[in-house]
Amino acid sequence: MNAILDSFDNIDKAAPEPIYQQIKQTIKHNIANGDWIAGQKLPSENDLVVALEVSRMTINRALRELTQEGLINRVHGLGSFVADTPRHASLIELQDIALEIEQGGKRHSSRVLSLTRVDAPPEVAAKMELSVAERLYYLRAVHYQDDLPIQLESRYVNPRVVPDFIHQDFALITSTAYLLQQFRPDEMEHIVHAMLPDAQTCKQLQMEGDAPCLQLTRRTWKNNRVVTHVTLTYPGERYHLGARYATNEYQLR
Amino acid sequence: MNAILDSFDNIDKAAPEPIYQQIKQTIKHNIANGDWIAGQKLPSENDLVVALEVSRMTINRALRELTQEGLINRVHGLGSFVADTPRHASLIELQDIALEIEQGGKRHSSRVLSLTRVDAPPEVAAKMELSVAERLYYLRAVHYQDDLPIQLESRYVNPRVVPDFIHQDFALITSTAYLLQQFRPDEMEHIVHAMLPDAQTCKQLQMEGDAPCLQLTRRTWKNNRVVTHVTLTYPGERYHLGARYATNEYQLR
DNA sequence: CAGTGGTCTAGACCACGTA
DNA sequence: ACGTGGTCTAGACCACTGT
Repeated sequence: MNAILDSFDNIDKAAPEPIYQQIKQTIKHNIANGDWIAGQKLPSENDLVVALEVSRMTINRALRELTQEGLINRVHGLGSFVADTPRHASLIELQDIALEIEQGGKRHSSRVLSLTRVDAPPEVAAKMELSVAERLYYLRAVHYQDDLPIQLESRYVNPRVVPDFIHQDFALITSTAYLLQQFRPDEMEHIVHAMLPDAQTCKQLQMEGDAPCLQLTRRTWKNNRVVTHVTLTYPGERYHLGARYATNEYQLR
Repeated sequence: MNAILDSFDNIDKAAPEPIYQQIKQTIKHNIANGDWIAGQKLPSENDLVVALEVSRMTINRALRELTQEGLINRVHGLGSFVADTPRHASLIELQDIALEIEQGGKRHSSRVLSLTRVDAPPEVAAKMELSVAERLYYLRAVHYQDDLPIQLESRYVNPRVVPDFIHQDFALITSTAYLLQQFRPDEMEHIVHAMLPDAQTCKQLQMEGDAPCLQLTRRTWKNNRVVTHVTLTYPGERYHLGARYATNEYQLR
C-alpha cells in the first residue's frame, strides 16, 4: 500500500516546476516503468492530498490532465485507473529523417541552407507562445535520400530552452537527433496539410511546380514551453505519411 | 468594451452544464461567428471575474482548456488572444465529422451522392483483403460546414460485416457514427497524401482546380476482417489534419 | 510601475457508484 | 451510508510583460 505512494517522495514544492507537473511526471514514470499495471487503481484524490500534503485542486489538475492525455481513466464515484494500450504509430512518432532513410537501406545526407538568429515573425511567435519581439534560432536545411531531395526542413528553435542550438554543425548531426539527445519532449503536435510549392521550394526539392506537397508542421513542448516549431515539406509524389495501430477507447468518437 | 462582455449574459450558474463549459462554449461561438477576430485581445481573467461574478479559477480553467484546444493563445504578462489557427481533424482518432464540426460551434450537414452495391474494383478488393469478384456497398457523400463543403467521403463497406449498411439513411446519421455504433473496430490504418483534385472532385468541393487536396485513406478492421475502406478528401486550403498529445516512450526515435 | 496570467490553498457542496 | 470524483469559491503569492 505504501509502496504505491513512495514514488511521490521526490515531489519538491520549492522546485521551479509546478507541483501538478511533478505529480504528472511521477505517475507517467510509474506507468512507463511498468510499476503500475493497466487497470490498476490509483490512490484516490484524498489519499494523495494526505500523502503529498498539497491541495486537492492540485491533485485534481494533475489527474484531469492525465485523463485528457489518455494515460488514466476516471469513473465518477469509483476511482482512477491506469489505462491500457499506449498509442504508437509512425505518423505520431517523432522520427529522425536520417534513421528513417537508413532503415530503408538508402543513404542520408543533408545540406544546411542557413542557420541564423532571426526576429520571430508574428505568426511564429504566436505558435511558439512567445511575445512578438523575441529572437529565435532559425535553421533551413534539405535532406537527401541517395542524392534525391526528400524533405525541406524549416525550423524555429526557442533559444531560452536550447541555447546551444546555434553552435551545432548540422552537417554532422540532424537537428532532430540533436534536440532529442538534449530533451525528451513531453508533448507534441503534428499538423498535416497540402500545398503547392513556391518557386524556391520547387527548386530545392527538384520538383515540377504543379505537383502538390505534403507539409508536416510539428511543435514540441518541454515543461509547458515550446521547444521548436518545424515545418517539413515533402514532395507529394515521392512521399506519404501513414500509420496502422490497434485502437483504444481514446481513439474512438 | 461592454459589447464584448454582453455575450456572456447567457451564463446560467444553476444550469446542469458546468460554468467553465458554458464560458468555453460562449467564447467558441464568439470566435465561430466572427464576432471575435483572430489576434483580438480577450478580456482579462480579472475582467471576466468581475463581469460574470465567478471565481478566477473557473475562468482560468475555461481559458486554459481553450488554449490546449488551440482556439486562443495566452502570453504571460500580456493577455489572451484569439488564435488564427483553423480547426483541424484528428490524425489518430476516428472522429465523426458531424461531432467535430459541431464542437467547433458550426453547423454540419451532408448530402448523399450515391449509395449502391458495386463490384469491387481490383485495387479496392486488394485493400479490403477480399477476392476480386466480391460485391461491396459504396457510399459517396459530401459534408458541409455551414454550407461550405469540407469533406468528400468515398466509402466501401464490407457487406459480410455490416449487412444493413445499405438500408440506412445517411442524411440522418453519418456513416462514421453508424459504423461506430455497430462496432468498436480493433485496428485501423491512416494514410495521408497530397493530390490535385479531378474535375468532379473540384465541383463537389467547390474548389479551384489548381488548389491541392489532402486525402486521408482509412481502413478499419474487426476480427481481422476489413470493415470499411474510406477515402476522405479535404480542400487543402480549408482544412488540416492534426493531433496533439503527450509523448510516451514509444513515440521517440 | 500596474496589469496579466500561472499556480496554489483550504475549504465547500454535489452527483455518482457500490454496498 | 460511504468513498469517489466534478466543480466551485475567495482569497493568495509569484513571474512575467510593456510603459
